[in-house]
Amino acid sequence: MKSLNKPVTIKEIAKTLGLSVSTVSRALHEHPSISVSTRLKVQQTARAMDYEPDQRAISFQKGKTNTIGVILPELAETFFATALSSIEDMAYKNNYTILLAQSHDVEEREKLLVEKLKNHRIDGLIVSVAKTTTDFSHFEQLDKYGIPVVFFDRIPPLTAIHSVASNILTGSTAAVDFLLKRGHRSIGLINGPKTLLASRQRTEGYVKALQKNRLKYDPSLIVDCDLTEESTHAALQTLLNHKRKPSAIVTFNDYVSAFAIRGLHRIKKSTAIEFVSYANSPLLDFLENPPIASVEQFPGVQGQKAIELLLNLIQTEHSPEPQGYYRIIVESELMCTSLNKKAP
Amino acid sequence: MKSLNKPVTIKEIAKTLGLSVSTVSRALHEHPSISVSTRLKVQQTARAMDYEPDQRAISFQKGKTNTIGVILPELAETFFATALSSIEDMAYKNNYTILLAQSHDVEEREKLLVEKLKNHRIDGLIVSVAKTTTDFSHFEQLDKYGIPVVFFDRIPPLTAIHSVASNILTGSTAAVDFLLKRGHRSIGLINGPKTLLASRQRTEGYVKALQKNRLKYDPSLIVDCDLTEESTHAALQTLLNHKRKPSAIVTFNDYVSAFAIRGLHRIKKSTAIEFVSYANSPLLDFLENPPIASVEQFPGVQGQKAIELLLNLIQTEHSPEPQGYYRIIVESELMCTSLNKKAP
DNA sequence: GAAGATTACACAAACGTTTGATCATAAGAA
DNA sequence: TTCTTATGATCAAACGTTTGTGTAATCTTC
Repeated sequence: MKSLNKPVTIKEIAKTLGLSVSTVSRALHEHPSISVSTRLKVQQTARAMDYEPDQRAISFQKGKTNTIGVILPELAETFFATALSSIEDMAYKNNYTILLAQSHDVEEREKLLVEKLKNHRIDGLIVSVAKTTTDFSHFEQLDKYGIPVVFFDRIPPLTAIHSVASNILTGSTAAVDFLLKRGHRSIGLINGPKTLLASRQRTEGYVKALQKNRLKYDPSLIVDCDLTEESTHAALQTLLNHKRKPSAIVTFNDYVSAFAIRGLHRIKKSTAIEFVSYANSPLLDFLENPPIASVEQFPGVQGQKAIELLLNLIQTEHSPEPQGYYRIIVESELMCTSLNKKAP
Repeated sequence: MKSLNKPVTIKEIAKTLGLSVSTVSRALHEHPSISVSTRLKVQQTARAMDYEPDQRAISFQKGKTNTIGVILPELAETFFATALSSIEDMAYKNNYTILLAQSHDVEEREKLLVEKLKNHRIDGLIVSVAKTTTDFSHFEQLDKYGIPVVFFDRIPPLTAIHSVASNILTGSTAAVDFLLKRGHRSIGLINGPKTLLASRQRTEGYVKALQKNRLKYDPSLIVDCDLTEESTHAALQTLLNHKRKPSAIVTFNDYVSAFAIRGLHRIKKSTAIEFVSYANSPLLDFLENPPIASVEQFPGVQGQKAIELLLNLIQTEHSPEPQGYYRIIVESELMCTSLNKKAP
């Protein structure tokens, strides 16, 4: 028979000591209007009785939960896992706990998760939106409740939001620049879904690099994929059949590169195509034929910036003047795989 | 000036409709003693006013938070990230939210996290203990509060606990068996810290396989490391200097294998040593010289079993009879890297 | 030694929700 | 008509904590 000790409350401490609850509460909080002797007595018996404050009651009464929600598309993806790790660290340091949820990139689930977290009265939300999400009203709803939202990495095309993302643009142009300097004249781009800002930014960087080098831009050299292996192979096939078959390909991320390289191998048409990708994941250290460079996006830094911003927003939430919207950019860097240092 | 709409409460709905709060509450819960007309009226205005129940208040009043805590050593590690993903999925399906925390393998932080989660009054806890933890009283404390704990993957050496882990033993013997069949007669083992049950199990399997094959067991062929690259190299060096230099090495996990293989390469003494490791992580697909096999531990399955068990414990928590302790074992399987199928 | 200030505590409301107990009204039975 | 019974709603307590206000008792100060 398990002796199910109900957690001891402030009330019971008060009763045992013959004090009022308010006195006990204040004593535990070192309130000046409580005498030293009673304070010590209270603190001592609280420890003796194994008292642990009920966070529910506290947050309920204070209107603040000290929790922040984090919604990510895929927890198992290294990029997000790394960011999450940073986020948790920062939350821990600031005495916040994180409520975690993953959308698996489906909009409906994302909506429900936002609802659930809202019900839990999180103090703020960090979210990387699902690939498929086109309607963002569920996030805008949070604003009405005074719950600040920081969008992270996958950012919806809205203006009145706070966000943290890496500057893909500089990394993107650097990547294409890099390939042009190596003599490539036909460069493909296997991009992600057009709905993602990240995809559009990659395109933008790609185009900008070509313009800078006074080369003509052929839109048909940009092929979308949905980031799965099959879709990547289809995109690759399209590029291989292109009349100006590219000698180098930029891909949306390292996985897509790995998929494409594997696909190329499988087809045996192992035309020497050079790849450049995004993420610079640890995976690259071990790839047989790694992309020659990858745009490092510093997920850890991004996560940290995101939560720093969020905590800041939470604290200044009730300030009267509108503070405008933060768009924090973490500069990306093109890293050479072989050297694991910044590309020239 | 932001119009900070306080979340609408049941009370305000009652006031607008000229009803009592209890009526509104019951109406929202389809209580039979409320007439259909008022029920519909309430539900309709609730929707119109954008009412969202306050989970804090509910859990506060019901004594149940519908949250479960998850403490993992490193969120960025693929193994844990994968398990976490499964855990979240299962929690989502059962209408639970997870409170996430990572210990970074330091005991003190783990202790504080347990405390914090306890304060949040989680309904249950899934934890993979820190490498350094030797005192487990903070977990035992939870039992007093009636908060069930399921230990996952990294299991403390206690008897009165629930746990989910992979059966390293069969995988371990299979691994060594496999190497013996390939003709190796001196097999090293780069193991993890002795404090981990997982390490002891690997040793046990190693010894058992040798015994089964009537080979003598040389304890000096087992070298510990702390799972860092440096430590792995030191362990490798020890084995290379061994009088019976091993022609094959079993390592604690894929990372250790990768470290060791890289170390071997670096030394240029590229004696052909065959490796077998644990985890079978996606990383292996891309390794230049992968271990020839790896013991798959199915982190996703483990995570799922852990939360299934936990949810079960939560539901039957108040049953009178003691139910004993669950020790769920997920069978591991030795997978051939090249084929990515079960080894013979 | 009385007015005022200070000290040390108690009282009670409030946070949002659920739920057992209660009560009013109208219908049905006698 | 009066007693009983459904029906449909209300009252009030409870969950654990914080905090503004009230209030004795003690201490100043002249």
